[in-house]
Amino acid sequence: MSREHEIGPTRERILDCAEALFAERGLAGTAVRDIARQAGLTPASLYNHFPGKQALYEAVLERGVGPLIGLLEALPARPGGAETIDDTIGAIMAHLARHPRLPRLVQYEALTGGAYLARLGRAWLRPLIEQGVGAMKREPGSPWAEEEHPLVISAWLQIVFGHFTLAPVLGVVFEDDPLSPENLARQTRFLRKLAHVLMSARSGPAQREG
Amino acid sequence: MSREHEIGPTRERILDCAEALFAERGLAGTAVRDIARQAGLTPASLYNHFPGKQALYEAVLERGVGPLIGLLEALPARPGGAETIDDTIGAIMAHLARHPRLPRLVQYEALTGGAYLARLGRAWLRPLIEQGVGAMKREPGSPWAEEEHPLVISAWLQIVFGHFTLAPVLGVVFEDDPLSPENLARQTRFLRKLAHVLMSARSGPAQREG
Amino acid sequence: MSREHEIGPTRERILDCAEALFAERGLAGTAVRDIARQAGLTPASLYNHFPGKQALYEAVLERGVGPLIGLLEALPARPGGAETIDDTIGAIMAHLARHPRLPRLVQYEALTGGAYLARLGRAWLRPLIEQGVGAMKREPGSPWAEEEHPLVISAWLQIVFGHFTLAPVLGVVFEDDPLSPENLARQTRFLRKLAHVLMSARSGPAQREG
Amino acid sequence: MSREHEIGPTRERILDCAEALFAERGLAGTAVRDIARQAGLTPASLYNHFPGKQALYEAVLERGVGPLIGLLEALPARPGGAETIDDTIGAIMAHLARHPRLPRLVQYEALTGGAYLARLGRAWLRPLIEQGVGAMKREPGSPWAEEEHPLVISAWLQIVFGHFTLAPVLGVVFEDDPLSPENLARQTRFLRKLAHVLMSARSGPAQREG
DNA sequence: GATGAATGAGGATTCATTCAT
DNA sequence: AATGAATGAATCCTCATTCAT
Repeated sequence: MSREHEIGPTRERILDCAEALFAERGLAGTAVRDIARQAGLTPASLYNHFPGKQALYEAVLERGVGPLIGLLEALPARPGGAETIDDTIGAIMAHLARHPRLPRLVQYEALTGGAYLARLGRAWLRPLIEQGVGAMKREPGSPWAEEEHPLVISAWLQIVFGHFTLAPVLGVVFEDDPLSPENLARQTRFLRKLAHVLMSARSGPAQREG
Repeated sequence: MSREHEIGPTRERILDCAEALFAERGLAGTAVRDIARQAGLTPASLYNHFPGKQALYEAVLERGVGPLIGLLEALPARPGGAETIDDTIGAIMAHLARHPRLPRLVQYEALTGGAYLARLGRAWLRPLIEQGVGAMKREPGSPWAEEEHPLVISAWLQIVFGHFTLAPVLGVVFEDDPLSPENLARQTRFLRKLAHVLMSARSGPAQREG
Repeated sequence: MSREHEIGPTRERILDCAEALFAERGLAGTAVRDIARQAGLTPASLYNHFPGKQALYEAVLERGVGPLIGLLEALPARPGGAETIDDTIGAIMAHLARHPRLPRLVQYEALTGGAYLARLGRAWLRPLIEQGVGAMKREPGSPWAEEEHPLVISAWLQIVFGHFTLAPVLGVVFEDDPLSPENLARQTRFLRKLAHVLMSARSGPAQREG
Repeated sequence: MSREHEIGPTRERILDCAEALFAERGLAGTAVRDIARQAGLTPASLYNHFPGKQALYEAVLERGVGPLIGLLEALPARPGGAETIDDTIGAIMAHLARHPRLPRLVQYEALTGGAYLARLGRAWLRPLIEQGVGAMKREPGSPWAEEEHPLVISAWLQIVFGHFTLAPVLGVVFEDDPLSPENLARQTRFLRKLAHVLMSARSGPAQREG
């Protein structure tokens, strides 16, 4: 929790500190004063850079989520297949490992149902899911019906996100930090294997209705 | 968001309203005054029943999470096998469908890293995961190495929870409420199929390191 | 700070606890709830015995200060002289040693300037001072002019009271409890000697004006 | 009790008003809101200058008591003797006459046993008493044994303080304000004479033990 | 850009007190 | 005589925000 004074231009510094605190405590739990203090400023000064708390919050989300959209757009220009999936998983996890606050921010926003949620869903999550669904279509021999594809992709997303957003509890359970480099690597390997298992299973036995 | 005045004994009424608001807005985002108002009380009166906001919050978690432990303890006395898994999934989803705030409460607490987190992890999540891991051991022909079992169970949890905690964003994406009865039923079916796929897949191709 | 539950009839028990707390923290610093708790009651129950905080406070003062008036009235029926003074000092100090809260109560009331102050001054302090002044008149060879007598008696009062009301600070200074039996005995001896010195001094040198 | 708006810089103004109210009603009896109102501020504004009520209270004590230490330190560089004592008494009384709240603040703190008490005793009262005891040693022909010196000085202090802290009751008794200029002058003269009487008395008659 | 000072609104909590039981 | 529950008013303090400098 060191002061982040004096590193980089002020606006970026504020965004950094705000991101850290919003990810840690959520919008309601974070005081403008704390963001300012951590950025080495007075609250009054902060208002020279952002018109208000809400605007700062949205700027944080925008800045955090944007690159993830870019990342996804850049990837699948290549042909489908196992290697592409592996690469995609690796790229996403690598990005999140470097920005572990991102899933927390998104999860907080999802829970709180803030004003930014709609934009988050439409501009970011929807393309991501559509892309995944598109990739699934190109996989032959999958045990999943086409209408199930969104569920599979959502499930996959929930696992990726949950690993970060549930990390504190899971850390208690396993007495180990899920976000340590080793555990992130293991989770990446696991996600890859999971993708293969999901795609290549022989169709299971008959299911009962629920 | 109607007033819930006059229904049931006061203490329970307070817990109900508090649960609703904490699940909706989190601990920091919820004002004691709002809980009291919704329960048809003055804030001062609320303090005759709970010594403070934090204590009320923990009482809400305790009351909400307790039955889930009970549910899990009651289930697996029966022999393993596909039907048991299906039943377990059905029971959990049915319970969560009736208490859709539960995953939200837990997720908020996990994000915020509150004081109750340790207890939540040790008294509730750990047995749940251990039980799942135990069940996996009894499944023959699983493609998962024993060390991967906790990851599989965690993944499964993340999907179940994520369906509830990400519901608002997913709702935006799919323009449909994930918590509607139909979608909950669909998700339950999906989870059952997922369980079968996960347990009965032929082992996938070799993986690259990440 | 032990509970004083169950000792004696309720009304007296309340007065005891109230006296202790009022003497310790003053009227404003004492919560009715705390008095009730220490008496083993609910605040609501306390109101069956006293109509309110102020009334309870005055009852405490009345009960505490009354006996001191009685004490003083009983004493000086005897002839003046050195032995009477010694006895009076001994009696007062013995009484205050048994009721060390009394000076604190009075001092708090004097500082706060409460409604009871006038009665305290007129019904209790005035007779006490008049009696002292009367006794001084009967002392031959005193170095004090008659108009100075009230000042001498006040001074004497201030010493007696100050020993109790400044005890906490003096305790810090001398690293010793001024209210221990030994120190109370020493103070009593000192007061006696002081009385003799004050009454029998040869008149001092001329004073400058201030 | 007039508003003290607009006089002097804010911080000093707050300290002034706080001193007045704390001296009048004690710490527990004074509302931050009242201090703020008297200083012509919102409570919120007050918190821009002091981090809290307790800190403000301690700042008041510190500011009030500090000069008294300075006063005492400045005085006794001169040779002992009757004139020095007269001057010291005059200086102390003149200072207290100008700051009549000081003894009240100290007395409140002594009664309440607050956190600042230790510092008050050690940094302020102890040097004051030591100085007095030192001065007594230099007085020839005193009737007091060396071990009694602290008691004499304490007694003297108690008289000085008591005159201020008991003023409200004594005022009732004598139907006259003890803090009027005339009465303060008379008390100063009295204290001087008292000092001489205490120092120059021929040793009194034998005392009985108590 | 930065800041000290100010503030209205609201934060949790405590208070003395009441009243039906 | 005791109490659980209720409450209006007040407690200290924090909040996001503004504005003159």
